[in-house]
Amino acid sequence: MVEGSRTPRVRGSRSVRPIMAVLDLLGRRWMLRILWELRDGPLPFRALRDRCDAVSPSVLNTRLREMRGAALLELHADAGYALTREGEALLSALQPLHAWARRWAASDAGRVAALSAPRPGAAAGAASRPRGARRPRRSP
Amino acid sequence: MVEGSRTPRVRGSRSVRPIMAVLDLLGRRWMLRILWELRDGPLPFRALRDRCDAVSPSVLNTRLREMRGAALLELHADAGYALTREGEALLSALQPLHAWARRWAASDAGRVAALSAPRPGAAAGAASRPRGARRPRRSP
DNA sequence: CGCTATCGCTACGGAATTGGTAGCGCAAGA
DNA sequence: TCTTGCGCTACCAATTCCGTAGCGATAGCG
Repeated sequence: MVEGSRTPRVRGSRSVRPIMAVLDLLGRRWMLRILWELRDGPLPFRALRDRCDAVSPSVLNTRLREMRGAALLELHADAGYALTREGEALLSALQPLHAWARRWAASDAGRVAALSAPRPGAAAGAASRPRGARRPRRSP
Repeated sequence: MVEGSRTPRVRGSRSVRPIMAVLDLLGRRWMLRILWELRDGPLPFRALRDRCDAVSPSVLNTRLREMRGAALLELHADAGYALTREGEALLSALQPLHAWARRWAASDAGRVAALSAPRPGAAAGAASRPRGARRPRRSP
């Protein structure tokens, strides 16, 4: 390990590369979505919330705070949350992704494929596939 | 609500737009990172795991399965996991992001900003900021 | 053959994050 | 004053993630 039993996700540690930070930042739930929903202009808190399948205000606020901290967006008293220059740049950088998405969806692969979502027991093995290990439960 | 008390994340529902699906898919933890780590060529399970700050094999396998379902990568018996044509295309679409990340990191904003990570009580308000509501504890 | 080394992958159990719901304090309008 | 809407928060249940240990199979070695 690098500095303990638990790696600090991204921040500098072994990878000073900024791309890692961005990958981690955008990898948080709703982050990309929020950015995307703000593409047509500023949106007040609740409107933004509605567009994001009614995310919890808790999470939304957390993401919003993180994004403000990253200077991706700001809160304008009269218009709501709006992307900053940086934020818009990032959104632009995401355009190719949009293009790719269309072609991907058009192919067989993109149908509904793996999008099924990680609903029930997505994390651990959890799959109903009694094949590999068995774990006879031993005492530590 | 649209079709119940809980919206089904992405899939079709109100937004048939493929971009939504992609945004949701890539928004899952480690998804972007895995894609990125595979940029230099195929990587076997454990090597890939090491590059991703030693993610849990559980999660890694889940993500890998999702990506295979989405035809983004395949498992070659001799080389390990490798991006498919689609996967490489997606990676290419992510290039602008890389470019943006560099400039972003160079600015003050990208310093360490909001990257602080969502470690302790990141979700809910949780912040030690007793200002807004108070919640006097009522009976439901 | 027996031993060691890897590989892909899985089963827990506990920790961390996310989702839901109710509501506060504030400001503008009726 | 009453009402409405806004940003934002607390609390708690539900998911998801992490950490660790190990299975079944395969390959090299003596």
